[in-house]
Amino acid sequence: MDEVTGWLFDVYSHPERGVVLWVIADSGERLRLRMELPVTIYLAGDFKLLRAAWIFLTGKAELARTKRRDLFLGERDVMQVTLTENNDLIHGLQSQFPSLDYYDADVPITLRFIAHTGVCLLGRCRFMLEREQVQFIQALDSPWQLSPEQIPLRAMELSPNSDPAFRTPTRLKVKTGRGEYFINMEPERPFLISLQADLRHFDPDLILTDHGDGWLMPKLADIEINRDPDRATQTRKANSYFAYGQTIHRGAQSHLFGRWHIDRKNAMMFNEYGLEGVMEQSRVTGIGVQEMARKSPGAGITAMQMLTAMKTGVMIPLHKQQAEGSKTLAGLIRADKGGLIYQPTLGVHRDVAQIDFASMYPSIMVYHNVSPETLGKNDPKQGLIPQTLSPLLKKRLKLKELLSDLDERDCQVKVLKQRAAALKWLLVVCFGYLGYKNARFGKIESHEAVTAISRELMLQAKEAAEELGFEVLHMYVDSLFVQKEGLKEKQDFEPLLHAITEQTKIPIMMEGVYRWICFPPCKRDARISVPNRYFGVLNNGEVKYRGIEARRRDVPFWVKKIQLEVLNCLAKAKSLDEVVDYLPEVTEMVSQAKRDLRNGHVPLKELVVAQSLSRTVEGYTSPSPAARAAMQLQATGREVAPGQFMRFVFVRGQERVRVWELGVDEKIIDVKRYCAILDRAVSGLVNVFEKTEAGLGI
DNA sequence: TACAGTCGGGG
DNA sequence: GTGTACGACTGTA
Repeated sequence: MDEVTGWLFDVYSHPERGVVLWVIADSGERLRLRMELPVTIYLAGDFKLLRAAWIFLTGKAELARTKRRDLFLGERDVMQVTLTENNDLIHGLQSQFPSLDYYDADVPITLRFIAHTGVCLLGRCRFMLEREQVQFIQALDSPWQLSPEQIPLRAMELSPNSDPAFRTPTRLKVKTGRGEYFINMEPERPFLISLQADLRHFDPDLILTDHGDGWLMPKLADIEINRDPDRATQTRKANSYFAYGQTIHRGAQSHLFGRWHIDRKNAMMFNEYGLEGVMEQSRVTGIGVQEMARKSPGAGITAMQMLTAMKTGVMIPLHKQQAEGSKTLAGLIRADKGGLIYQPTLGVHRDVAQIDFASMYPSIMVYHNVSPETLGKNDPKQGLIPQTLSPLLKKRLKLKELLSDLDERDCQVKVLKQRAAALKWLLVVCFGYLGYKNARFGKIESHEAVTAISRELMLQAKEAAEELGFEVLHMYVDSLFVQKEGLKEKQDFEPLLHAITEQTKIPIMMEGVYRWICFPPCKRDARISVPNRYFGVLNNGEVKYRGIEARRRDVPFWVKKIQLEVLNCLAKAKSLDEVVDYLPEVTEMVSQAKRDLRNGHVPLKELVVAQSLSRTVEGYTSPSPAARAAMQLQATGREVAPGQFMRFVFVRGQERVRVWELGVDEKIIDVKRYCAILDRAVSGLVNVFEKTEAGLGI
């Protein structure tokens, strides 16, 4: 028997039996291995039906009777079915016996593999081999290790010289650790031959592309792009779905075998936390890197819950797929019970401290043992959700500690930040999943329990602050803004932090002390303020803002840029009283910006507005700017789908908007409209101060 | 004026 | 192969 150590790089199911593993061995070799893996599912329900299913399955799978735990129903008598081949027996079974309860039937193969072997993806392992057949596998890494030995990847980047949706690219940029160069894409045959040669020669583990999913990979169908010679590229169709409060469009996908392909332009969270973040999520969730790059963190946390279930002997119910639409009355009544919101005190204030609960919802779930099955019980046993979250929470905290000890310029900082952000998203989404009707281990009541506890904690924090003589100016879900005459340095607030931690037992953080902060009035009614909208300057000179135009993605860059310049100008004031002295400068900045716009000195790119399509073009009853842009695109024969972003500029005349990629003539820009948007954005910042000057008063 | 459509959060 | 709900705001007619 041979022994090999190395990094586990890829796992997928073999067409006939077991799984295929790819390993980057310590020798540098890329090994393709095979391993047997039992696939077991459980059936429960009506006894007669179970008997019929037994007869149906006899000879096709190994069968046994046993007892297993359902998270909600407890112990159940079940039929254990162990498949002997990777075929779609389960689907046949399901269509034959739809009313039986199926468990563990739709668990991704990588998760089964991990639960069975105890290894982690991208981790170091020791393999005992009989030829290429794995006899035994030993984990040398844990997903909870803080600084695992990095998997030594060979990466190749492929990017076209234009966006293929609008202009046919003529050249492809190839970038590797050894340098970069271009390949001409026409004529096609020499292009393919050349790229094939480069692939063979460099043999990348990772192919990182722009527009690879929908455009490049389909062109490469005739060359060997996969490392596994027995497998062809797997394609998945484009789709639109509703999530995160909006319609999201995901383009077609191309997955490789024995090699990863990630399309940066079609990877949902890639801009958020990059390859390092995706790999971190892959390690802790057990979802392969190619999948993880294209899926939402929700899929990741679901996978983690499944792993916890498999490890603790809880059966995983089939994915509930409930119909969209009609909400129950109970649901509507429940709807308005979210986090605690306390209307901000209108206007400008000096020396305000912002205090945040760190990872509030996940912390509540862990510290208060909130889980769908522990609800209403005083069970000392840790629930499935807290069990899943606890190591995640700890790891993120440790990463952040590590970060705070490092110098900002340290090359590790970027990587650690990406990894911490990736973990944070898993934590954030876990809360949403508790209340999600299609979640496997969700229950709306546990979701409510979390928000109820959070409101209670916030009230406790408020009381603690008031007892110490602080005034609470604003509370929003997990942060509070407090003020006390004479206190202006971070350390002045230490006793308060102490008191709050003492009360709530949940970790809190001092965000900073504002030299001044403004809670601006609502536009409909100047007498009231708006929750979670503010701008101000911290003691260290840093500006901070929420809810204003600069935070919105549907505001042109030019407007956001000037709004921030204005805010930074106001931030030059040493104290609140001096802010008014800077108003003339602001007025001049704005007129200069408008002159630049009229004289054509503003790059057109900075005027582009991006808006997402919430529905199909036919679905619109009133033409929003994005809908007009979509119609323009359709008129040129291009397809548009819900969730896609429309990029356009405002123009004069009937058209109103012009799609950016179709080319924009500077002469037709709607200068008036842009000036109006700018005025709105700036007046939102300065109005409060102007009124003060006129004696209207704060 | 009413209605339809879009966005936010975190770091 | 997918967190939700809701309120502020803008654009349109």
